[in-house]
Amino acid sequence: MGCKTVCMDGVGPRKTKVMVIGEAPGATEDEAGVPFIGRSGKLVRDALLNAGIDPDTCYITNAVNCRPPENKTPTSAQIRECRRWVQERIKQVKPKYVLLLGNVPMESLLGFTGIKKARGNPIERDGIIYLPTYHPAYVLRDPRAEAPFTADLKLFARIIREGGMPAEEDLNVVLVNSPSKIRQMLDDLKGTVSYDLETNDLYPWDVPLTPKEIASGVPIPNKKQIVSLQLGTRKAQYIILLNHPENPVPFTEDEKQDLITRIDKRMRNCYIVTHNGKFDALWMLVHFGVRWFPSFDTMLAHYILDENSLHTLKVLPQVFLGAMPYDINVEEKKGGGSLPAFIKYGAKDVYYTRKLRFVFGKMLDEDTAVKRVFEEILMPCVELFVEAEYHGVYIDTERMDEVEIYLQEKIDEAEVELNRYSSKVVWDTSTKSFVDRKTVAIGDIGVNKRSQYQELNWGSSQQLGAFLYNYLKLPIIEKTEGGAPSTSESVLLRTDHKIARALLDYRAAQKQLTAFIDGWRRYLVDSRLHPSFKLHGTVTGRLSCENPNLQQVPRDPKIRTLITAPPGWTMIEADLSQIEMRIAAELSGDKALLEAYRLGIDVHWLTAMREIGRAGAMKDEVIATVEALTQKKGWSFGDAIDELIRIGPKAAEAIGKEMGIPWKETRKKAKAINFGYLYGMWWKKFRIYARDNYGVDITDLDAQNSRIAYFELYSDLPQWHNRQRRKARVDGYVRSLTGRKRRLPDAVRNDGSYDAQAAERQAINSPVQSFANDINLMAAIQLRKEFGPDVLHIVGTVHDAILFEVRNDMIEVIYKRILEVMSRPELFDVFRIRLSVPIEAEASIGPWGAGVDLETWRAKQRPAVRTPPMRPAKRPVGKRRLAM
DNA sequence: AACGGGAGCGCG
DNA sequence: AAAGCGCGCTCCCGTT
Repeated sequence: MGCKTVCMDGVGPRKTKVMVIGEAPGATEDEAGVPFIGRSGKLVRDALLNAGIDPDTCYITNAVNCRPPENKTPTSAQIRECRRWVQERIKQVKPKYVLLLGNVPMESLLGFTGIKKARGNPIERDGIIYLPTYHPAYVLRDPRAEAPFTADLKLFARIIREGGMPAEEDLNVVLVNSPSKIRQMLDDLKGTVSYDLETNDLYPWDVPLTPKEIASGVPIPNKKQIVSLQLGTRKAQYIILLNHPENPVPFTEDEKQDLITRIDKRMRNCYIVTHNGKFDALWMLVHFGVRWFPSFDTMLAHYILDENSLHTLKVLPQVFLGAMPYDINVEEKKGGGSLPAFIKYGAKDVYYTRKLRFVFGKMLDEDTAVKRVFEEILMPCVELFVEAEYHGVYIDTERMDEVEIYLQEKIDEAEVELNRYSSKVVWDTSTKSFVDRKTVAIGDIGVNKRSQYQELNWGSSQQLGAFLYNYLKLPIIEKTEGGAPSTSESVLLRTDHKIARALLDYRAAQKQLTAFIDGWRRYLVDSRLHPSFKLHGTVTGRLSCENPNLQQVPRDPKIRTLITAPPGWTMIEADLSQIEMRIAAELSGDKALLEAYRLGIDVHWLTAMREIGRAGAMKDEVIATVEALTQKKGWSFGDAIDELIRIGPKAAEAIGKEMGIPWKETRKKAKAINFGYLYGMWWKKFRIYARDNYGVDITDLDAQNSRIAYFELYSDLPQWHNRQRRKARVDGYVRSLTGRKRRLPDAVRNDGSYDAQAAERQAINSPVQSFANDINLMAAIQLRKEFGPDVLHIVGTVHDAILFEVRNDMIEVIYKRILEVMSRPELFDVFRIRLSVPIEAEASIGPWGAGVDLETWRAKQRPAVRTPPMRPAKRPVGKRRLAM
């Protein structure tokens, strides 16, 4: 077979209880003639040790014992050839427990494949217990396989410890289908109660079909339903089949509502435990109007204890409780399978959720700072975001329709222009190239998706790349990570051909239409979107948002102002001003930054002016602006720069607008420099950034000097960077000011690898980003508490900003309070946070992205009050005129 | 037919 | 040799 070692032997005691069987020798093993010594082998040994199994007591071998050609996965024939040998070894070693690593040993010894389904499920044959799990090489390739892999080894260890197949859990499943069972359940609802829902969709609202969908004949979706409710107590797991199609004795709607009301009364006195309870609480609120908020959520607990790994209930019971896998498929969860399997699954979910609460509770007790974040921020946010999602965000649907038409026209225009360039050719899908249209019969072009010849699809980067660089023969400017010629915006901006402009227009309009207008429609219910916020969505503590993502709405007012408030209410957006820079100032103790903030100087502006001063750029503009603002002549460049720093960006931008000087752009550019250098950007990237965003071609030397100058200006930053890097290397984690941990195992390697360096940069960024987010969340929690839903709704957060819907008569009061709370939330006291840098917030009133500050807003209100109607008003007296 | 990765691009 | 961080959505395309 072309390998060095033929029929490689296993290693370990020739008679032992435990055997581990891998796939086949790799190159390393083949060379040395010993199995399990490469990266995969090491992973297995470490994993065994971690699970409490000494690898030296195991007999370790492979299912195929010669290295297959080119290190390929062994074929069935090769497996068959070696099977006799492996079985021989099993007879000699006489193991009681055999761990099978991947498909190959599973096929060899159990006779079937499909490791994804089979893993974690022990099988007993001829008195031997086989446990299949992933092959370590797969775990090395795909980090998502790590959790199930360690879970399987934990189960393997449990089987060895207990001396046989794992005992069934002490479940006590009660199907609640009679008055006596209901009474039994209600009596038992006390103390710690877990609950969980199975639903037939993730979005709890029925969404009407759009006209487009109706026209295209899509099937009418199922009505959104809660399939079942499960409750877990110390004694039992109660299953309530609210809408399971196989339920032989269904409840009437009245009975359901009545039952939920009775449970609700009991739940008020319980300690409620959930796994991702934000989901279940939202559904209960939408479908039954009850507020079943958790006191303890196991998903969020695991998230705060280990932000890096998966938090799904699929693996946590296996990892922390040595459970066997018990997941069923999605269709079964929606009620499309057998009832007994469904009931068992539902029971285990609440059983294990309740058990995990105690495990994670203990783990949280070991780190009071982390526990405080969990209790004071994460858990309160569950309620806050259930309400935010329930309420939703209001959309100006009339204008949305207009914008849709406008964008479609834009796309059509761009396509007409683009097609002018490509009219002579068609795309040949077999050769991935363009051929002369005349050589192809018209009837052969794009008949269906499978046709060999297709019209050029401008949305395909593969086709576009071939068109630009093979057909038009334009020079390749950059390649993508995957090696294909790039057609990105950055490249197109540097492409010297008229087609580039049309492509950019096409892409921009296409993106806005598909991602935002079309993308929103399927979530639109009574003019509102109900995005889902993930409290566990990022490794830093920020939230993520999806379905749709409110946090990526373009700043383009065309799109952003579609998000607004309904009549009688007004949108207020409030954000923490330059918050990350302020936190960096605080954490680094940088004297220049702290002094700037103490004096109320805008740091992005400061950086901009210093950079201009250093490079000697924009001399005329600087002096002209200062002359105009001070009404004095004869400024030197240096003095003018200092004066401009003192004056600040607001005044400069205003007068710049009149004089045609882009001070606003200048500040924006500096903002990117600040963030870039602050978080470890290198001068090379700065050069690229300057080119792509501002069309400025600076030299390498200039780029290097700008970086040097930056750290001369903020000269305490490098020491802070080094502190963070060292902490990550030594401790394996860094913390934010609220106590959140960012675990960085890659930094511990300290081997200068790309991953290690990336981890060190994360050690700098994480505490900053994380604390900024926590301030924002603290303020949101407090403002929700201070103002009830009769006057204020939080509709979402965007990292350092909060979006509110405020009742019109409360705008002034709430606006002022928002700014106070955001600049110092009361939770600072609980966390004993005292900052030396001032925190400031800004807010704007009106549709998102087009709001104004309070003063401007007031000025707009006056005419409405001062000018009484000529005729007596028909409107009821006392009702104020609507704003906006 | 469903899934997953890559490319590209929207945001803070 | 490599050196901002953190996300989600749409599309295409290859894979199962």
